[in-house]
Amino acid sequence: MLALCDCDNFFVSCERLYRPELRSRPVVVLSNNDGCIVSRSAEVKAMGIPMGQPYFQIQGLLRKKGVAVCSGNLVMYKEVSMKVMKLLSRFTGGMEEYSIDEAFLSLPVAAEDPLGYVSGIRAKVESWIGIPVSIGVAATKTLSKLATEMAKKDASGVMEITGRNARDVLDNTGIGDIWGIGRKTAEALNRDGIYSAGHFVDRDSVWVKRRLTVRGLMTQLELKGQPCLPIVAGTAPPKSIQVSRTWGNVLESFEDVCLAMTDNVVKAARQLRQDNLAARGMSVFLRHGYRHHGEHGYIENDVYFDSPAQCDIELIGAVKSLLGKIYRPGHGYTQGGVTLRDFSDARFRQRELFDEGGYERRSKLERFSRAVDEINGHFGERAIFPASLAVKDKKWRPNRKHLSEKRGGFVNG
DNA sequence: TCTGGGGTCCTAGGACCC
DNA sequence: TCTGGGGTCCTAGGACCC
Repeated sequence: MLALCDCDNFFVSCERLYRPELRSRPVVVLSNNDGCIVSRSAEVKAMGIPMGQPYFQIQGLLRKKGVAVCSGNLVMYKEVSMKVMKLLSRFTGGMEEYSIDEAFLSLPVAAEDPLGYVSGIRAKVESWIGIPVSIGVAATKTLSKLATEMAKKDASGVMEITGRNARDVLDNTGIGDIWGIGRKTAEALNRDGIYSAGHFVDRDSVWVKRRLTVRGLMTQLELKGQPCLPIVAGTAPPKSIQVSRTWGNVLESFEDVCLAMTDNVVKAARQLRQDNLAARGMSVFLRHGYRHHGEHGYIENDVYFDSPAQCDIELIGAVKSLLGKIYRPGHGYTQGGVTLRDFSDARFRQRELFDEGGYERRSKLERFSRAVDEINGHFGERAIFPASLAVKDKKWRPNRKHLSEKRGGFVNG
């Protein structure tokens, strides 16, 4: 048996952790730049306010209903997440951190009463950390996802799908509510007369594979109780790292765009080095204008390095040169991002055959970056940063008008 | 004035190899 | 009447997830 532990309205719960006065109020958390609603307390869900709703459209209603509004603070949520994960890992040999607020747990074989066992876990996370969670138990990941959705609707906060109730559950679950079946696939299946998960498992598996490829087949098998998706313990290194932002102001000049993108690439590069990776490929994109408002567009360009890079100085230079190719004066730029990819392990660098001293130059840069990272690790994220970013008026800084006060040492980066 | 950000996996088709 | 057989690698695009 395995279990899925999912934090309830995670971002809202994090805000409530440090601002107890919010516990008795309806709360929403906003995305970057105070753009959309990305987390809602139970009261707000009950009001019918959907996930992803643009904030500006609903600002008035929220105020009228007395809903507390928080700008998102991912740095803080990540720290809370790490505490939850650490605690969860104490209860199981095999655990997969699936997202910032979810983990799959393989249950000890000895657990004779799985539901009782996960109830214990749930109570401890709630009382020791203060984050409410729901836990679903089943034989496969796909079924445990479903069990967790049911757990969220039950006062106990835990639920199990077994051979006894599985058929009933599947018959009462819309096909689009199954993990792995998205909107497009659900619509297509509806056209074939499949509306419930029960309809889906009844179809011939050859037909399912032809129709939905192997992922669809795995979903079907998992719904029948046959595990296809293993729990992957530990965290795999990422295959790409992207940092993009919608900016607080429209940026016109090349200099402003460069600074904003420098900020992005420095964040990406820090992540890269933390994971001991170096990148062969990089791409940048810019968006100008507003998507739902007249003239707008998207431009992108990429580059491959002769050898893998991981230093701020190198990567900033590459970003500037790419921007030089795509930037056009006269546009108002609203958003931009940097993606690093094609990673290799930075600890085992392949030397170039025809190298002209590049290896030594790069080693020096790497030592420099490591020193900067160490100092920042010690004295805080902002102890050392590129001088170009040392400007008073950061025009690109996103709006965060509802940021909670700094508490408990969280850096509101 | 105005709508987030960050990922993964799979497939088809083209190009190429022996 | 009618031209082999078996592969790999890469990319773009689609779909999905949180």
